[in-house]
Amino acid sequence: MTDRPLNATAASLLGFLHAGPMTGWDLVATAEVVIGDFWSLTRSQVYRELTAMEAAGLVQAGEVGPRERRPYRLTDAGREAFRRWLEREPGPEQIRYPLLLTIAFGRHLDPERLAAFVAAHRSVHAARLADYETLQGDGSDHLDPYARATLDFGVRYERAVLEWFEHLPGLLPLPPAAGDDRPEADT
Amino acid sequence: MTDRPLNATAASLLGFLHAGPMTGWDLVATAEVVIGDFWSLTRSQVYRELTAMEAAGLVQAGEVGPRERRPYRLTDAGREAFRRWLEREPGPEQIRYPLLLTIAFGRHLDPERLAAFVAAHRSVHAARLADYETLQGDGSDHLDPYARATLDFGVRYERAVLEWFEHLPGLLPLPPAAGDDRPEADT
DNA sequence: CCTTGACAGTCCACTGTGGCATGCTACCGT
DNA sequence: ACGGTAGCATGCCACAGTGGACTGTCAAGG
Repeated sequence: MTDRPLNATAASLLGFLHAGPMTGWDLVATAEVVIGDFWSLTRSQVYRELTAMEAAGLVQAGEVGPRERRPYRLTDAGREAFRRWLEREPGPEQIRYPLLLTIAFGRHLDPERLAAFVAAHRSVHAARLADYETLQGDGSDHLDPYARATLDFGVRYERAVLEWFEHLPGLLPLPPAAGDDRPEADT
Repeated sequence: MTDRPLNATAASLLGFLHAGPMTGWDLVATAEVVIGDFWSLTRSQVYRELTAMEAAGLVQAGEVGPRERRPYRLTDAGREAFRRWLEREPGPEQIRYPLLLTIAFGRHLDPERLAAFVAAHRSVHAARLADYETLQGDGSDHLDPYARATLDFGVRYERAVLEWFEHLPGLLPLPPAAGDDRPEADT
């Protein structure tokens, strides 16, 4: 009823439903894979949006299947709403990086501890970059150009972050030079 | 009472209060300048957190001044809580970039429109980079090393994004080659 | 037959956002 | 001197988004 514009999360769900009816669970899984690297969503929200969108007539729930699976399919109104959303100016990007907060307040923190945090995060980013680059190498062909473009963003982002990590020791009051040049991963 | 761990926003406020008593308004302004590029907060939330933290004994409200100004000052408990927060492993970073969503669903969108969105965002990032680099050039000296480190992150991030924008035309089904090769900045 | 584990959805408390409303007061022009 | 207005300062609300706990379902295997 209320024709307030969609939010980006709901719109994405409609986008995925173009490929055919899916359940909330499927949508979460799909979203994680396809847009998870630059758009976060949670189960709770997905189910909530689906309920709301059904009430608004943008999707239609089908018969409940085996495991309480409730598939939703796109309606014409939903297709319409998706198009309208897609044509609106996308909002500004948001970064929230807790590590940068910790660094910003680094004056109050033991340098060794800070160094440990930094090392941990660096290895996370290194792993992600490796992932992305594998994807780019392997099967970049079977991706559509749009997916390749967002993947490229990821690669460049991770590379930049890693370079920053490399330069950090020159910028920050260092750990008192312990067994530091061993980038070991202890888990 | 409830000694649940602080959230990052509340903790940041405590961090800023180390410099002396401040009002909610001041805290918002400070936060915007100091951590605004990688941590967002809103007035509403700041006031809510302050109220909650006062109830928890982490800050103490002073006399109400001229314009209903209500300065808060750090208590010992607050200082303690801040330290404990700062020593906890900072969480993973979050990026939410609506433009990437639009691109990911670009198949459903008119290429010209997509190109327009891209151009608009590119100029935003260009402007931010210019800002950061001015800051780095000018007065990088009067910044503490920690601020310089976070600024460096910003610079590298924006540079990476801009490079990505440069490469996009090679990845995406292009706009039908309108007056495109003029990277004009209209403002 | 019963446990285990992946699947599927729900609920709740909290965090975070943006806009509206409301007063206050310093300053400005007349 | 005085009325307007711009910016200061806080509060409130509805909604978006998060993460964890919880319930239930089915399939496979010991």
